[in-house]
Amino acid sequence: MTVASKTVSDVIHSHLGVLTRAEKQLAESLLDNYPVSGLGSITTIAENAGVSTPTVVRMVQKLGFKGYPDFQAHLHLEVEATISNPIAKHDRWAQNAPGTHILNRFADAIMGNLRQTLTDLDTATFDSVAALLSDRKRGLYFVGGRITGALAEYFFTHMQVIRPATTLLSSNSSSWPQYVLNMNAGDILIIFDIRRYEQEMVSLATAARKRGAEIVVFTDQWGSPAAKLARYAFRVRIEAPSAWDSSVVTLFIVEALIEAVQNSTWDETKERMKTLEGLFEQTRLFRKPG
Amino acid sequence: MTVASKTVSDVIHSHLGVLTRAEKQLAESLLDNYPVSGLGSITTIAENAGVSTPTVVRMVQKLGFKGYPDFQAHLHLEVEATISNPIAKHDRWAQNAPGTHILNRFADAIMGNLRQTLTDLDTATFDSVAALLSDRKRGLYFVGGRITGALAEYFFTHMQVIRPATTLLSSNSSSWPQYVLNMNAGDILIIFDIRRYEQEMVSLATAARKRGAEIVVFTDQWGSPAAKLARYAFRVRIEAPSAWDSSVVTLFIVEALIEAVQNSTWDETKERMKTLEGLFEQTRLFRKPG
DNA sequence: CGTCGACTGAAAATTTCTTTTCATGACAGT
DNA sequence: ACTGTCATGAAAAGAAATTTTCAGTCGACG
Repeated sequence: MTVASKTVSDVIHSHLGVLTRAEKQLAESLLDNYPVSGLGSITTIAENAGVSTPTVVRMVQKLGFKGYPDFQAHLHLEVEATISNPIAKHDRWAQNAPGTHILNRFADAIMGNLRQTLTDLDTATFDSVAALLSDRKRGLYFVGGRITGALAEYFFTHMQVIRPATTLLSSNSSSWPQYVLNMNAGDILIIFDIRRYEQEMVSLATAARKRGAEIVVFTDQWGSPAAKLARYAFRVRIEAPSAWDSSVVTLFIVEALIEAVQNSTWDETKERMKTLEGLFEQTRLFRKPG
Repeated sequence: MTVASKTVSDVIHSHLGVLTRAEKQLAESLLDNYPVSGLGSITTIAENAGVSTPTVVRMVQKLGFKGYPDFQAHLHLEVEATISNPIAKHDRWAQNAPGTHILNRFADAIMGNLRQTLTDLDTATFDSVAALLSDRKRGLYFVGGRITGALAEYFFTHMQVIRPATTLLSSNSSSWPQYVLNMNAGDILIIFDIRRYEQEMVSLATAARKRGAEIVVFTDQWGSPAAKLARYAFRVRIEAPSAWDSSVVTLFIVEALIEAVQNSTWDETKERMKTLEGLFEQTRLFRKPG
């Protein structure tokens, strides 16, 4: 008996000829709004089709399924296939790498993380944060932990080009008070804090709040304790087939934010970038003769 | 009690704070591959999440549903809404974001980059580099440019935990000669250099080669001039719908390498990580009384 | 008109799912 | 160390769902 690889819909169609009146009626009902109509219990779909539950059992067995649960399991798989996204379909580029190669396992995990993060992520939050970061009246402060420090630096480097008043906090927490001292109400503190959350982040966030700063946190799905103090928090999936967590998706969000901010203030940014180009050029000229 | 008009996913998120450990575990399981994961019976999803069925009941009631069947009915409605909408059918994870939202455009681009990079990438190269970096007799030197400095730092931070003899070169090129002075034959210089290639990288690579160092370059598809001097080069796709290039896929390769190296020397690495834990603990103890 | 065979659903039997109850263990505060 | 609170799952109880049994109905055909 082989039901595999054919959709339930196909199977129903190919059996339409041998179905009895009540069974046809049921089949119609199932194909109408397929496959969602088959999601409920046997009782429900029998009622919807106006037939008895034994009819349902008889039909699905006639179709080659072991019983109603078996039938429904197949349907669930199809729903899953329908819903799950293009990201999952990475078969093509996997050709060069044998299935168990670490690159593939990593790619699988990253795709999953990305999909999951995007599903969970509220675009309104994203847009709000982008707007906040675009506001040049607000100073920006970036801080990261031992691992996430590099992400904070990456974000900072770009924002520094795009707009003025951006500061990267040293990863050494003993110098943080001095930064907090300079914060004004409305300034924004962007915190990167993923698991093995750093205790000091909470203190920093608390101090910054007292100065009237807004807080944006990049954390993982479990949530840094600092996220509780944040106006906005990005919960990013960080799981990887590794002893380490993955920062890939976090970097993805950061890059998207960079683009969003840059885009919303393009005219000003363009001027800044031109000026920057000039400065680089000058530096190069200084050096070359030497 | 009003659950209407909010998705089950929303409801779960808004309750994440008040969920207990087992419930969070369950919530994770449900949100993972949402909403398909919630299609089965209470027994099934409890098993998938690794919790007991009473936990499921308690959680859905905490979320405001009358019981599991009520919860599942809502989920079914959402699946129906998702599937019967042809746009959503195409792109489930984009559901939260209108088609032109920057997050989506970015995700598309990144996926393309990743696929293309993996297609081009020779796994033999990857494995060779991983083996090279795993060799503890070789010193490692990391260097990046203005933008890629953060990637170099990220790579360095991890490798520093995994193995000894790792060095991060300052991004200030004037101090590079001192580092080169310390390089021995067989040492490895890992260079990050993507477009707007930095002139000094070639000089650095040349000098390092003279000292007998091997060179590994992370660059873009067009290739840094330093790549010509390299034993191995990773050509990563960096295109993004942005004025900036994307480092996401580069970070992906870096993370995969970290795992590969860690994996090949796990016994030793484990010891190092334990020791490191101890050191962190001590630091914490030093601080606490203060 | 009668008989046969097949279809159908009511109802019983069975299985599975859902909910409740309760004992255990972890943990915070005293 | 003690105590109370809470989270958790094992197990029992209760509720549905699923399957089976079986009798009634209908149409085909002699």
